[in-house]
Amino acid sequence: MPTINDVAKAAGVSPSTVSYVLSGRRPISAETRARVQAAIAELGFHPHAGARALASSKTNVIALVAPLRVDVNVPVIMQFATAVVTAARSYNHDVLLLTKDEGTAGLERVAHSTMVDALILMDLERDDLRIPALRKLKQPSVLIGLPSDHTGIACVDLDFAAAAREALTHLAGHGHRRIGLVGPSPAVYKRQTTYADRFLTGFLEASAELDLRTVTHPCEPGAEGVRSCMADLDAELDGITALVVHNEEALRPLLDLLHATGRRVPDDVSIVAVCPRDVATAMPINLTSIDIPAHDVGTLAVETAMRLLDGRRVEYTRLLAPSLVERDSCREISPSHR
Amino acid sequence: MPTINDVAKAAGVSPSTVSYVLSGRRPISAETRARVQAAIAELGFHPHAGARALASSKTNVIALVAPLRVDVNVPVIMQFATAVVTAARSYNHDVLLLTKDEGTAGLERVAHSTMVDALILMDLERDDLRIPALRKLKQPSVLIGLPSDHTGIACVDLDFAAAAREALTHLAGHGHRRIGLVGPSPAVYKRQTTYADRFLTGFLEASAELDLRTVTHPCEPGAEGVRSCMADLDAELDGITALVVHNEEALRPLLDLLHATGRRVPDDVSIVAVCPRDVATAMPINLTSIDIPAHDVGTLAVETAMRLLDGRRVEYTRLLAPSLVERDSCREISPSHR
DNA sequence: GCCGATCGTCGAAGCGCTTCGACGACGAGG
DNA sequence: CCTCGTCGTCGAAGCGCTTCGACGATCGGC
Repeated sequence: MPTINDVAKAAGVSPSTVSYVLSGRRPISAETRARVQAAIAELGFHPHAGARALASSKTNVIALVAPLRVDVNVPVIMQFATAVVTAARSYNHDVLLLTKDEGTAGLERVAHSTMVDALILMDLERDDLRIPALRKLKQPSVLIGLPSDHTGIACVDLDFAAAAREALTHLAGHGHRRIGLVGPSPAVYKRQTTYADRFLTGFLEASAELDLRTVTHPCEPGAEGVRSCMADLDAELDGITALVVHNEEALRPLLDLLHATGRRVPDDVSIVAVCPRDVATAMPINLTSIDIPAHDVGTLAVETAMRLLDGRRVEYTRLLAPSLVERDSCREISPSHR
Repeated sequence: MPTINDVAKAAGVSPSTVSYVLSGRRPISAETRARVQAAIAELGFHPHAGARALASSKTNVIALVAPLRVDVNVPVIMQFATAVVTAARSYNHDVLLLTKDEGTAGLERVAHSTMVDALILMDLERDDLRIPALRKLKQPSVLIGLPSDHTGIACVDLDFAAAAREALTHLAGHGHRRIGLVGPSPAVYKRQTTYADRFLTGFLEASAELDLRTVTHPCEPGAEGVRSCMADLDAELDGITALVVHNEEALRPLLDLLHATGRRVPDDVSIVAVCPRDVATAMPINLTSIDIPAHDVGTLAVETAMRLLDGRRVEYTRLLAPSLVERDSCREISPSHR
């Protein structure tokens, strides 16, 4: 492995000049630059990351803390991860992957030992224990999610409250007045993952504003969970003509159940799903859905981290506006239901 | 951030002594060790990763190259990743996540700049262009998969040929003689991802050995793909009483199709699936399946990498024996079909 | 035609750690 | 009792890079 000294000798300059060619931090004449670059190419020189980190106190690595346990949202998590890695690369950074279950210790380990310049965390809980730890780090962090006390820490996410509003507005616009929410599994609420609450709050507020009759229920995964959730919804409000489904897992069994019980979508029941686009379109019927823009959120998280590293201003709470895509699962309420 | 010098002063020893306490490479008296450790704890000292890497030429980081595009096997990939990260941590290593689509350049970048000690790659293709590049690196690599020319590079994977054998043996043991294989999508074959071929080869060999009548067909994702795949299979061999399904995506629509066309599982058709355990048990009927032991494979990959780094001997090709778990989708062939 | 900027380059001083050789102290062996 | 080996510790030399200050050369302005 050639070093910067080898390059310097080959180009007939001093090592610092090579460094300045690489970093562009001082003007270098065109000829010198060309000679240096030729030498670099010829020798196949790559600066040693550790040496660089030591001298410059920058690693060009960011940590991504992901819930890698066989959690619910596997595809969504993958989309976040993909977006983060891709975006990081576009800023010439790499990504160190940590699991959520290393907890606070993991964050401190990589931060204190200066392995990373910044951290991006996903799957935040309402009163996440990691937040106080993050505040003490010298590296900035960006959260994907919106825990309760996040003062001083940048957060990005989909605006789930607005998403709920948009779903209800859409359905109300189609004449629906009795609407059920099939929520995430009780486990998600228990863990206090924040998006569930935000969605629910938005749902209830919009329901009141639009003067709708709504019921909400969490939904256990699996056919049985869906069955009992639907039974509960129907018991609490009859004449339901539309469902908002904020539970990827439930989508498929729910459609099966509706089919089995003779409720046609969208003729008898309209559905708005909240899920990644590809999930919505992988169903037997293309679902009208509000996209979970994992890619955008991941990219934005990285951008925010980069701004923070550059010392530029950032908005500390950035909630992406939801966008509803009409597909085939909603229709004007039929006259017989009015 | 305190440095090793601060610790040394606080403990009244030289920096090298602190280093030896940390690494255990030279004997240190119990009292000194205790003083040093106390100082470390009190100051909250964490060695600077870059400095360490520079001085020792070890990063304690391994690269994981994953296909992060919205590829087929999202859950399987997550399982590999989880296993790799967890196993790496147990050896006090971290994981740098790279995407497959950075290709050869990505590998060379992290290797040449000494960001990692070893590389683990997944989703290898038959004549993978990255392999010659890997051979030139100073860091060892471990492949999850079995490309054609892998001499000198460690490979670990499920023994897909044996898996196919086991599936057929199981079905033959239940009296089935006419069996169809629902294979991966044509895209997988086109990409020459090696497991598809290995499975197919094992399937055909076992079919001959067991004197079975079999047909095989790739299967496009989606309901339509499944329909046409089944149509092809049925057209080429009638009286099929069992299916081997080596295609996660197809599983669900296949069951739907069989249901819709009045072929009951397992009464009319037995099924052996090749997929992760949780996929097999998430279906309407619990499927007899051959597990894809992503966790074991990932862990083994890391272990292999660690052995390589320690200069210990490794088996350069390690194929894990498949294990078939009986569930509810296979039964003795009914007399009417004999 | 002289002065002060600006440009382009160099040298040297670290960044924080590991590791090698050295060295005193001490116990064992002859 | 002297020598040799071992144990425990230290000092110093890097590892490969960045960055600061310095310095000659070049240029424009008056």
